[in-house]
Amino acid sequence: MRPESSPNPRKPHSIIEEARRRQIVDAAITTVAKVGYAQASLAQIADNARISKSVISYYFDGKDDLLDQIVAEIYADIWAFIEPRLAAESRARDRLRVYIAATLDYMRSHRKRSIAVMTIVGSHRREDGTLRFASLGADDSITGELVAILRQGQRDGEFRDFDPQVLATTVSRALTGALATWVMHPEVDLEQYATELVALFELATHR
Amino acid sequence: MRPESSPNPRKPHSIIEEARRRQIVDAAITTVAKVGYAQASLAQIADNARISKSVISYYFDGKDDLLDQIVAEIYADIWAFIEPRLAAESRARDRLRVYIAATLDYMRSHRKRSIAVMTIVGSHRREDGTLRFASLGADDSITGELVAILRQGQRDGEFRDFDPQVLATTVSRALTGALATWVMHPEVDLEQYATELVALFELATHR
Amino acid sequence: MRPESSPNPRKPHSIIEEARRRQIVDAAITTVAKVGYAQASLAQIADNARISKSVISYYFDGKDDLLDQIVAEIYADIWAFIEPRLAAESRARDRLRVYIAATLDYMRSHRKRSIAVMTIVGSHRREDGTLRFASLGADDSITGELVAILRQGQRDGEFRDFDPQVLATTVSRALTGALATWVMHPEVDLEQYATELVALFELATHR
Amino acid sequence: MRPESSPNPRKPHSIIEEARRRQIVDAAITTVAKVGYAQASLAQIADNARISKSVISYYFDGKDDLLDQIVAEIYADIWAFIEPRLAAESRARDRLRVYIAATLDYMRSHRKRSIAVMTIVGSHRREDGTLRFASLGADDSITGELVAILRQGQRDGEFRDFDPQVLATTVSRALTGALATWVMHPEVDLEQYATELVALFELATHR
DNA sequence: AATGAATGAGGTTTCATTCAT
DNA sequence: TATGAATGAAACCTCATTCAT
Repeated sequence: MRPESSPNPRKPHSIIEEARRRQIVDAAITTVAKVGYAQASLAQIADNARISKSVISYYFDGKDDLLDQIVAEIYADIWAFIEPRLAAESRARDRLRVYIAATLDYMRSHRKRSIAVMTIVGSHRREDGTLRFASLGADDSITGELVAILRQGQRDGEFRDFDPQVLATTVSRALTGALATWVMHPEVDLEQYATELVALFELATHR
Repeated sequence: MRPESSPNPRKPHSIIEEARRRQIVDAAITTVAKVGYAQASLAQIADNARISKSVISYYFDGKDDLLDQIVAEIYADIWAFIEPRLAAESRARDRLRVYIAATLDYMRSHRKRSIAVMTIVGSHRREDGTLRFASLGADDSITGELVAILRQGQRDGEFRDFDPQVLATTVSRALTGALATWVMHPEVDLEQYATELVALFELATHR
Repeated sequence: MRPESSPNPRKPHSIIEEARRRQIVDAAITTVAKVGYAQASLAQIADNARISKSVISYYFDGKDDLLDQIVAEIYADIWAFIEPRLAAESRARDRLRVYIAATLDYMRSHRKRSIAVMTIVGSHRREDGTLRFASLGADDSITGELVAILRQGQRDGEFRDFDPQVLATTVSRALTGALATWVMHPEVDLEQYATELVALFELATHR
Repeated sequence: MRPESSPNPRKPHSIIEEARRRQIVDAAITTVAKVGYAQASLAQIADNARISKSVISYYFDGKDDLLDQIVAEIYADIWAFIEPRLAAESRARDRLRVYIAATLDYMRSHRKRSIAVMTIVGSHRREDGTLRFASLGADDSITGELVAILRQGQRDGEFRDFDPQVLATTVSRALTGALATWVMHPEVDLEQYATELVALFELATHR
């Protein structure tokens, strides 16, 4: 009985288990993206997945665990998408450009996941009321890479002198702002949006 | 800002009524700022206000109405704070600088209200699942002014050619990003943060 | 809103509230006496009281609180029944006799309450698994009085030398044993049972 | 002690089967002794036994069957412990003394089993709400022997005239009272407790 | 011989809202 | 003007049990 014996079940044992987890996670992503965090109940998620509510409790330690794992999964997914493209560039300016473009590219090709992770991260809280995640562009691992890029640019003399944390936060927020805009106005062209943001932050950073 | 189709027949604008509304609104702001949107129940709000739950239903048309009015009130509050400072400047570049600095100044001096409005706006949804507010920096009235400033700057030849909507959204998101950073790291100096953002967006906009 | 504002609501405010509490407590006593501790759900209790489940949560802090209050109430009830009869006697031997007889008298005239308190006390546990009450005849207040009686008898030279705690526990258990016997064999004559127990413990204690 | 109408066709008495049953029974005893009857779920028992929940259903006809068999097994165990010591005595007075001392001796050397059987017997109920077992010292087989001892003592003129059922119940309850006391106060010396009880009941019974 | 998978019923509790007073 | 009282729905979670493999 895997899900109960281990508090943090990593390596899945069976194919069917992995399929079910996928199914539940996908349904949860769909639900959160559609109705938001507060309205995304286990009942709705189970309905979307066409399974019984208790199956979710069987595969996950509870709602919190499910949402935590979704965030972890999507973060990993985003990183797997961005990292190779980032690795192809060496100069900070190029890496910043790729970071922005690749993130928006990911959002464009993974709409629901992007909305879901933004929604959960912005609302999921611990019992003491504090946010569970470093609310979108401050301390999370991906933004950490952004800070590294900015520092590199300053070290190499490509970038002017600014506070890397502030700029990283601003870039991250700009990206989720693009997503939010796109959600409300689906006709917006995210590629063009990327071009605008790249220009904006090149001007804002270059020496 | 009373809802037009209110079923409760009550005399508007009595002094005692205004006091009660204030009390409720303040308690709701405190609660939302402390525990977040999803956990801010009417029971908690009533507890914080030391009144009975049903008083809220008496003065507001329901939870949605209460939150709507809170957002409207805080938006008006922010605008009343920013507008006169904005009016003192004529050049677009100065107006943008003042917009950024004044907003962060407001946040610094109205911490709870700022957190509350950011929280509500980011989570409050209609019954169909769509966000009730134009999620922070897209279509709301205050950001509308920002767009106007940017357009003016382009018209006057002060600003380079960019998409004013994209830039307005980015500025707005940068400001809420500052707030979020401050919430997580109270030691952050918001005045310095303002200086950083002003420099950033001057470089990003100037011709 | 009393039940929510105060964690331990003592003095009831309104007549109707007291009536509802009575109704709920009585229904809970009936339910526990009939189906036992483990099967006594809030749904069943609410059904018995012909009210909605949520009314129970309105008047009590939860199931644990309800059961705690029931035990406290019945203990107080028993004590109010026994104490005046005890006060009429001065010699330890007489007080012990009255203690036994009065307790069985109470059980006989308050069957359901007696069964309920015995059932709850024997099963109600804290979250750490330990029993909430000093399981019937060890440390509770009423048994404390019994210990006092036994000590007095030894001090006065009426009673032989024995461990008062052991004897008090044995008397208490004998009394709940009578109740359990009566539950299973309703034809048993509790008055005669009392006579037997009085004789037994007089022989067991006298010098 | 297999239920006669078992739906699962399985070969009785294989070595591996016995081992599994032991494992399950022991885990159930441990669980019940630790968390009580109401909280002892099959999931917890299976966890304690480090097996899958469904194994329990494979070896037992359900939770009720498991608990029934546990009680039967422990009763048999107790009897096997007491009976030879009882057989070494012929006079009723000695047999009563041995009965008390041996039972407490068993409890002392089989703490968990004793707690478990006391717990189950005091809570396990049929679907109609009635207790499954003659709650601790009334009609069960072991107490039956106690009644026989008491009757013998009266027949032989060793004991005074009393109701043997009442006295047997009282002795049995006194013994579980000792166990309950020991559970709450592990520092209590059960041998001394036995001495106290032996003295008590010798005085209570002798002519 | 064994179990992973799944379920539906039922557990307690919280929710926003209504209504009589 | 105010609220105590009540409710039904829905929240998350645990339960014992079944079944195909």
